[in-house]
Amino acid sequence: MTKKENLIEKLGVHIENKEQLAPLAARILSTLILTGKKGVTFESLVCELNASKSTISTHLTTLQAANRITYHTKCGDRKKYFTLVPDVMINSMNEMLKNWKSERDLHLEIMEYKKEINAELPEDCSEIFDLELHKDYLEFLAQASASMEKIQKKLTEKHKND
Amino acid sequence: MTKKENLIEKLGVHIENKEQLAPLAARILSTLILTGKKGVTFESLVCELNASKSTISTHLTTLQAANRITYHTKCGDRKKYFTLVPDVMINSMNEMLKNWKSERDLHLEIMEYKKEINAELPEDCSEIFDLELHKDYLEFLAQASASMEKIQKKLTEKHKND
DNA sequence: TGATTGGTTCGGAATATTACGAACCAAACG
DNA sequence: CGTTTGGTTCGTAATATTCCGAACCAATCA
Repeated sequence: MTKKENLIEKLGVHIENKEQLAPLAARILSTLILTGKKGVTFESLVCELNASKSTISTHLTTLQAANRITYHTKCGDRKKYFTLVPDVMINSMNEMLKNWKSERDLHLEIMEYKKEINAELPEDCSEIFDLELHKDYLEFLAQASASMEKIQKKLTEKHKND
Repeated sequence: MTKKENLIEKLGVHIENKEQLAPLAARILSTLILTGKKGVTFESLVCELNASKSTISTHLTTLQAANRITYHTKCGDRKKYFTLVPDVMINSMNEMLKNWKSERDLHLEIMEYKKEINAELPEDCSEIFDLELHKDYLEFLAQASASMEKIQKKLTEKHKND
């Protein structure tokens, strides 16, 4: 196994878990990440990943539909050269932010519920809910979101200049 | 559907996705979260979640094995009262930190690889890898980890005082 | 025009996941 | 002792995921 193949596998496993993708879909992304702007053709994916044409084809279309990859062509060449969409990083950050937002809403809702229950209970009841954890976690979410937004802003600025 | 049942489902779906657990395992955790210190019995889980005894049993044992839940008993009562392990939040934060650390290592490895490739290429080659994204993401990971560690420390302090 | 290239579509096969029911067991009860 | 309570184990059904091969198609080449 070459160094590249090795990294493709390693990164592939990571993507597979983090993004909940099928193994081969993750390997495709992994390959594109490690190949860069020149792009990868359908054929070489079939070869390098030891997969069938049909599998590669379907995964490529779903990845395109999910707005994760695109392709460019070269004149006098019928092949498609697949690459990551230029703003993958920004997109994935948006995903994370969205998740954190909904996680925050959930925590707030749970806190509301727990407060209602607590109100029914005597002050010193052992069953009373502790809300501190939620508060701390909300604080963390706020901080993490802030630092992510900061970096995201930096990236979008840079992007405009291209 | 009561307010609680509603929240159990909502939180259940969230946990299911975030923690990659079976639907029923997630519902169990969700129920424990929304019930608190008094704990939930085997029986009530079977009833409330409309599941079979066997399913509840196996999920309870795997959740215990994964160190996510425990139980206490009452004297003169054969039932087990299941609750979350007291430091769920800290544990889950540890998980996140661990993931971020390995993500960082992966990015570093990828950057190394890309640098090597870049070194072989002419200065102005269009195929040259852009490493800025990785750097920015690494910075984000560092910041997020820092703010998580801060909160974690706060929590462990508080925990000691109990 | 026939063959090759680059790719898509569809109907499974292989496998993994999830939950279930029936049979079972051990402790406590009467 | 027999029965109830509280729970575990095991085989398996139902379903979902993932990939494959064969057949197909449209564009280009010879």
